[in-house]
Amino acid sequence: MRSYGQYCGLARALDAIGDRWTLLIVRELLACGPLRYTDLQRGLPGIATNLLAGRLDELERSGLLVRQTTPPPAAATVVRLTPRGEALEEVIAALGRWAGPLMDEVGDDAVRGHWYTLPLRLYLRDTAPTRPEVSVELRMDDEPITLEARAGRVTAHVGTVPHPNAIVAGPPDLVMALLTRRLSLAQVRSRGLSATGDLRTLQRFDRK
Amino acid sequence: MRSYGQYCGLARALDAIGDRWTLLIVRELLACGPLRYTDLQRGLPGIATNLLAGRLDELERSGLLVRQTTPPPAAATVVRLTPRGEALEEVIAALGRWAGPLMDEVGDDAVRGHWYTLPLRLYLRDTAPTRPEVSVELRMDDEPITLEARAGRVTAHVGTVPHPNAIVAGPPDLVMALLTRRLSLAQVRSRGLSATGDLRTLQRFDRK
DNA sequence: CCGCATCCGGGGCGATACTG
DNA sequence: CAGTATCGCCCCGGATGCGG
Repeated sequence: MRSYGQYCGLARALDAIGDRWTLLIVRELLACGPLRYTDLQRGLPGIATNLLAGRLDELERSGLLVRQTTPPPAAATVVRLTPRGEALEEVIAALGRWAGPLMDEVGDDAVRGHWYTLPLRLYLRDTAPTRPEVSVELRMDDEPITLEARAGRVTAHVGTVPHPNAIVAGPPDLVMALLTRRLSLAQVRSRGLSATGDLRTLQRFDRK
Repeated sequence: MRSYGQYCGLARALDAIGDRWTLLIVRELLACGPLRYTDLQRGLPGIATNLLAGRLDELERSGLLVRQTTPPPAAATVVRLTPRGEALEEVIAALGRWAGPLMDEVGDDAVRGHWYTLPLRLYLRDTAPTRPEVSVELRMDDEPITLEARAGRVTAHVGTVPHPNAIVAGPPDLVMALLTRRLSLAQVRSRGLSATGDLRTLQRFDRK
């Protein structure tokens, strides 16, 4: 992108990451960790392949990510954020918080389960840091998410664990409304959400 | 801008404010308050006039700003942020913080004094909330800035006050380095910065 | 002067095809 | 799998015009 040519922090930040798709690429890497080119593409529906390649080049030159080849068995090239790239998490968190009021209706937008791992990590806190760790399995689409609270830290990642304390299944907006306590368990259940297991586990999570 | 078509907070935020120049327009309004079209243009060197008009239309439709006509004497149309638009301050603060390492050299970028009022307000704190209010005049270019600490709150605005406790004059990067304590008073003085008045006043300000 | 609208050239973007 | 190549289009940048 063309530089704004302004000695101003905001303008310089936008010079670096203001290009279309750039922050969404960083989102993918923050949510999933190091990724291969094709997996990046799957998490960015709508991106043109030449644009993805171009953006990765720019991000590498700016020092926000590096390309690595994974060790011999199943050699593959993956893309990984540098600490400087990871520092964009706070920017993305601020944008996501601001977008809250825009998330009411899903419409016909694309949905990916792993897009929820980032907001879950960023906006939830562990309400009982001294109690044993718990895990909740979230089924919002084909890609299950595991949400964990352990010693005061909340993590979220794609995939399952053997014996989650609870399992919540339903449309994404209802699952998120339950976890952020915008809606009660009774309310989301009446709207079609299914919840099984030890439901007191859900009390371990609340908005930050 | 074309929508990303993704049900994701970041993507929806970028749908709304990801266009080129949009956040810089918000910066101007956050830094200066309500502005006329022409004054906006002066704070955005490099913007094409048709683009500014177009962005203002979009921002108005999105509910981030409103156009108002000021009362009879000296009638003029001004543009003012709505609360929803002002809420972008946190986004801009995060981007500005991330941009810190990019601000080392000014190069031949354009500079405007009022661009500093926002970072001064956002990143400085009052170290002695119980003491009487103080003010410092900053002269970094033709547009003087007044920095004030009053009852724990730090404010910054364009213009002067009658009797500032101290006056600091010099290149912007040195003034900012002094206030954020990246450099000592002796260091910035040896590099050409001038400071007069009660210099203990500067101790009232520190990074947040 | 203020607040735009119009016109035009260039480049970033989007979609598809293709390749080592 | 990991990109490159190509092409049309629209957004952006710069200049000018113009009514209030």
